[in-house]
Amino acid sequence: MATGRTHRPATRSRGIPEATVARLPLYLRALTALSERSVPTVSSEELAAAAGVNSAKLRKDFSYLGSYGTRGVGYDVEYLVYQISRELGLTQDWPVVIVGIGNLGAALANYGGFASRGFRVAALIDADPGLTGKPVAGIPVQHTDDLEKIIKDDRVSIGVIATPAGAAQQVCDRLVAAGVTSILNFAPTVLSVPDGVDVRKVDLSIELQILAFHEQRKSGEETAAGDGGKAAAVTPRDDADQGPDGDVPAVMPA
Amino acid sequence: MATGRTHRPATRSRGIPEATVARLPLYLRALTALSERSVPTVSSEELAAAAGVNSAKLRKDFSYLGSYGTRGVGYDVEYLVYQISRELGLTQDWPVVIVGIGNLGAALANYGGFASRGFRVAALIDADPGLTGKPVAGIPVQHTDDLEKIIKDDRVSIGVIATPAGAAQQVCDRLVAAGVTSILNFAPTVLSVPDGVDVRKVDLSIELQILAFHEQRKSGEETAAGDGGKAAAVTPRDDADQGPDGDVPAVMPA
DNA sequence: ATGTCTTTGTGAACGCGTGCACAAAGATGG
DNA sequence: CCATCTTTGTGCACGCGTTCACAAAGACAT
Repeated sequence: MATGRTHRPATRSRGIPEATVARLPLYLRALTALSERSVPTVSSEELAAAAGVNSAKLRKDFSYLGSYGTRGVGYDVEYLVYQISRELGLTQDWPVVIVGIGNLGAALANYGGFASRGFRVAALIDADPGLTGKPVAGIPVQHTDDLEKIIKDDRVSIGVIATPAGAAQQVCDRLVAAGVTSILNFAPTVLSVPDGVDVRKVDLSIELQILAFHEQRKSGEETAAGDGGKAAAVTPRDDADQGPDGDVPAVMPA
Repeated sequence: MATGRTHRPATRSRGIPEATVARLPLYLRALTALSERSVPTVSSEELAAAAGVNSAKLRKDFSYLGSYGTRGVGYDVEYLVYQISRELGLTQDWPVVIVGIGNLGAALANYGGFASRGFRVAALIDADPGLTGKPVAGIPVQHTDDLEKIIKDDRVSIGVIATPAGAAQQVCDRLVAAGVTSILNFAPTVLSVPDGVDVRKVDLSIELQILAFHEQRKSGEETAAGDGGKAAAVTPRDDADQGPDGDVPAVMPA
């Protein structure tokens, strides 16, 4: 088995690669859909197609969990649903707090995907006193002053930050100090946290910018007139030493 | 990250690595902040710290764009802001449509991060006739029937899907047929699109599940986790009334 | 039982991304 | 002009993730 002993700090306590973990929820969703249609078994090929991945990758992913398939037949849907759920820790209840109840926070509070997967919105928290007590998604908003008490009383270990960027780090610090060890950050800021605390970031603006990059590539040199002169010289030259135009005066200050 | 079904063999023949592209917006944000504080130059070390990455990685990333730094000094902030913006295609205006104006769609429409980068919300679209004409974020919602016309009239190439999962594929097909070639998908579904169309996926539920996995690791190292009696307390699947996230409206009409 | 057929599980090769470490390039001071 | 100092740009090595290709394992028919 693991002949090479990996005495690496954290991150890989138990063998399952991070990339695999990130795909498990995807498989779980596809399997749940199959389960509802009462499909008893599924092959790696079929499931991979449903999840939008390569079948070899899927099999290798599952191999990290154990040998849950039957050769010549496929995987038992119900059994696999349970195994993945357990591996992801979804067989237990995870109380979650959402901090920052603006448009996004409210959308998150209403998001159905939470409850259906073992996540429970334990509290909604906002700094605006005007919101305090007002119900959002059936849950009364509480004031930031009570943040520490809420975290501790409900033993919340997962926090969602949906505040403006300026408040994010401060909220983060308070969450961590109160005992939260996993944070899902929607604010466009890089959060700094102590070791042992996990942060995942969701940034709408970044996703769009990545799309814009590829979009620009696709549109090639057409460049439907951006801002006239310097507008994206694009330089489709894909040869070795690309100096991407490099000499566009533009904002060259110094 | 799992995008949909869009495999690009490589960005052109001689392109910027995907991992680098994904970090450019991060650098851009840090640089913009420096620019606002009128900082003239910045070293790779400082900028890397601000962006939360390794300085060697940052330098290598920039090296793909060209040699924009000055040895012994660092990078000119303004100049770099422009170069990255241009590389990402942000020097031109990108009209964007948001389909599905529930809580999430409304949050997106109000999101300031769009306008500040070259993205302009060209239209909000929803299938609910009751919403038609109602302004959200100052923009009147239009009905799905007019989707094709809107896309074509405004030459929209980027679409954001914030509908319930059940409607996502259909909306996607219509967007693509009308000319959209980049899609940001918030619905918990794997979209299938023809070649040449980019899909990026943002899935709140998946992010939380990944956090739960690590959380379980952290808290339950000695919790056998074997499928002994303890885990049996939780029935793997019994959400008969509450379907999976796919059936729960990801967004509700505001 | 035996042979055939299907599908899993995985060894191995490959490619990409990351981080180290250092030489080259330019600034700065004498 | 030369020496020294700072910081970039990158060659290189390493590890992770992906993919191929196939042997092993079981189902099923005869």
